[in-house]
Amino acid sequence: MTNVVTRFAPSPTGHLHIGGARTAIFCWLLARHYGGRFHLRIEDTDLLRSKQEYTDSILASMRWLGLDWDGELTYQTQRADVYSRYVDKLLESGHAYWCDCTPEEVEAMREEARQKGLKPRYNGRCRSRELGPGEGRCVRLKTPLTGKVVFDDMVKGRIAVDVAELDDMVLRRADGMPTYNMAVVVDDYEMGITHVIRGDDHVSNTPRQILIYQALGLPVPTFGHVPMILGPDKQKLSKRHGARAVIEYQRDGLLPQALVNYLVRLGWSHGNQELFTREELIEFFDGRNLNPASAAFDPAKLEWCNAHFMREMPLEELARLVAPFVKETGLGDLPQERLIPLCEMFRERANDLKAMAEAFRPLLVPADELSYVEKDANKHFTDAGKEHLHRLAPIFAACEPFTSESLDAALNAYVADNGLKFKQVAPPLRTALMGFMGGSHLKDIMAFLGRAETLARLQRAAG
RNA sequence: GUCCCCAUCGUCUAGUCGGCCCAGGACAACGGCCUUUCACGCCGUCAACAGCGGUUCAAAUCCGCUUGGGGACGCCA
Repeated sequence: MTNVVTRFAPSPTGHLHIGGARTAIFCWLLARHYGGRFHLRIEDTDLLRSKQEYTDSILASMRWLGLDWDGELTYQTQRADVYSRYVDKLLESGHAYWCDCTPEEVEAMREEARQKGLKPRYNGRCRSRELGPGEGRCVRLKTPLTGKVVFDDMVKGRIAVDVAELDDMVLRRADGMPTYNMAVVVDDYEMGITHVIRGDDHVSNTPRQILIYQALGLPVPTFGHVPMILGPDKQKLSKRHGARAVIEYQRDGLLPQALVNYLVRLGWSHGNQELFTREELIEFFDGRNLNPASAAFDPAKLEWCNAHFMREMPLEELARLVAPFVKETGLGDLPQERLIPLCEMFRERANDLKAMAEAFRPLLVPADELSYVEKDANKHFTDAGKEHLHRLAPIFAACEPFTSESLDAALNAYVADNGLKFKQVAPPLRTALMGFMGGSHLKDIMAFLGRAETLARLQRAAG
């Protein structure tokens, strides 16, 4: 395959959702794999529901996911005259006709068909009336009376539909605007699109669009219909399932490469490989091995995937990414040199940036504001426990320099010299430092805290 | 109602055009090891070819039917 050109064509009536994001990723990957082009087209012909803020949001999400597009953005509303020209061509060639049936009349026809148990459709009343242009008139396609429309879908294989199932669809509305199917065909043709990858819900539109391509005498692109993403309960994804827009995952502290990796594996596979670098994705994604069955979204696996990338990424980068979350958590602005050791201590203990930032809290509040988990405090701040803290304080105070290594040595010496077991000393110390039985290595915690904070915590806990 | 599509462990999936699959990997769950906590890591356990008929020496893989899902039937996209 050479000269692959794909496009992602969202309509700006909402934020970019994970379903759309996955479609975009597939389109982007296919283009990048074959060294082709990937275009972005804003399908904003629904004037009532389209909003600029949604376009902005979608673009922001695309950038965040790292899906760069080629060339300029296309807005359908700016191309009304282009679509009209193509409709006129169809009128001239006899492939389309004017219709003055009102929407109410058409609805009556459909209702009548429904009553008879037939497929609801326009009955072709104006098909041979030879009407000309006029107020309130739309233009319809003169659908062939017999035959089948057949196409080979990249994911579903051969699909065949009898034209008898299709009615004479509207190409240009009474207000002069093109309908979706008309605009899509014209745009895809003019943009040179070779592969149309889109959601499953468009399969039934495909035969209609192919009919338009044929009437126009244009080459038909290759189609690939990816199944929709279901909720964890196998039901249609909805607000009930929590976060669905990629912007929400971004706000929750997910890494874009994790979301991309997870989404791409939902419906596509490369043997048993689960984790991919972006380069591998581009190398392996050739448009094959797409699963025709719909997949359920599994938040747990997404988390696992995210945790993986957090552990793999350079600390400096992780520190930079977590900074805004630390600030948002109310822990203030921290310099990189403070953030890096924190990330090193907690990256393996958090599944996302937000949770990691929250895990920093015990180490960032002053000793007297540290909150204790009651259960742990009661259990470990015993007389014996406090005694250890009392005796440890001067030992740590004497550590010079106050580093992870010297603290570790001092703590080990204390345990050994007194014939103790680590289990006797570590729990009260940990609870004094963290407020609960969790966190990273004691030596690292103390080194990060510094001498004054460490001693203040021991003193407070020892009473 | 009509048309189209789909169907392997709880979930994502491998299974390249029938045999090497009494079905493999990953997430989750559970158990263990490691360990000063929590994690990470490692080891292990549980667990699926929707059902029924064909075709064939041989079927998760091919065909048909049934059942169960989903989608579409707009002068929305």
